[in-house]
Amino acid sequence: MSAAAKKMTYPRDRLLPFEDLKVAAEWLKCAAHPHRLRIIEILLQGEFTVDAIASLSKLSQPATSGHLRLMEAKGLLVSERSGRTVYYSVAEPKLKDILECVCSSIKHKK
Amino acid sequence: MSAAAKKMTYPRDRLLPFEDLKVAAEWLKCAAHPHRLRIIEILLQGEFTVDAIASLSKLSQPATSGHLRLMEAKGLLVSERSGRTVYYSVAEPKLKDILECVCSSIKHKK
DNA sequence: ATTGATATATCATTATTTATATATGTTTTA
DNA sequence: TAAAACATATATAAATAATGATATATCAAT
Repeated sequence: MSAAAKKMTYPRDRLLPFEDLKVAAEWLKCAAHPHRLRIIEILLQGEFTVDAIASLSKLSQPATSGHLRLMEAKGLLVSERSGRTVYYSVAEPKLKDILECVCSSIKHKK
Repeated sequence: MSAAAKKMTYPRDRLLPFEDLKVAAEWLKCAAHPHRLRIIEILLQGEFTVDAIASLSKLSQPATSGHLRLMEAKGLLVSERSGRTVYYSVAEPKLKDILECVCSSIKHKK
C-alpha cells in the first residue's frame, strides 16, 4: 500500500444518490438467484414459453412462473401473450454482460 | 416475435453447471445491497479504513465492519492490517464494470 | 354452448435467510 | 492502563424462498 493511499481519507468523486443505489441493489438482487440466473441464461438464447422454461430449468411450473413474473416486474424480462401461451424474453441486454462478467470470474478461480 | 423464435423449444448452447450459477448468485447477492454498493463505490476510488468507510457511508462502525467482512469473505474485497487500522480495497475489478453497467441502466430510465 | 385439456398465475403455509441495532470483546499503541 | 480501531455476539424484525393446492383463461371438439 502506498503512503498516498494511506493518506486518502475521502473519495475524489461525488457519490451516487442513495436512491439510485437502492434501485441498483434491487435490480441486482433480482438477478442474484441461481434459478433466476438459469432462466436468464436460457432467455439470452431466445424467447421461450413458461412451460419450456420450466422444463429446461427443471423447476416446477409455479416456481418458474413466479420467478419470471418477479423478473418482469423489475424490468429484467418482458412477456408477450399469444393465446394461452406466454413468451418471455430478456428486456435488459446488459444481463448478458453481467452474466458473462460474473461467470468469467468464477471460471478464473477454478 | 418471429415465427422462427416461436418455434424454438430448446436452447442452442449448453447451459452452465448449476454449481457455477450458485456461486455467481451468491457473489451477485453479496453486491446487491444498497449499503454494500455504497461501500464498493467508495472503495473503487481507493483504500480506506473501516472508520473512514463508516463515516463516508454514514453507517455505524459495527454495520460497516459486518458488510466489509462479508464482502471480503465472498472475495469482493481484500483487507490489509497496519497496526490497529485495517485498510479495505476492491479485490474484483469487475465490480467497477458491474456498478457502471447497472447504474447506467438506471440513469437511462429516468 | 358445454366439456375437457392445456397454459399460466395466484395463494397459503412453512422454513430459511438476512438486516439492524445495541452491547461487549479484542488488539494495538501511546 | 487508557484510548482507539475493529470485530463479534445476540436479539429482534423483516424479507425471501419453496411447495402444493387451487384458480383463471384459452382453445378444441362435439
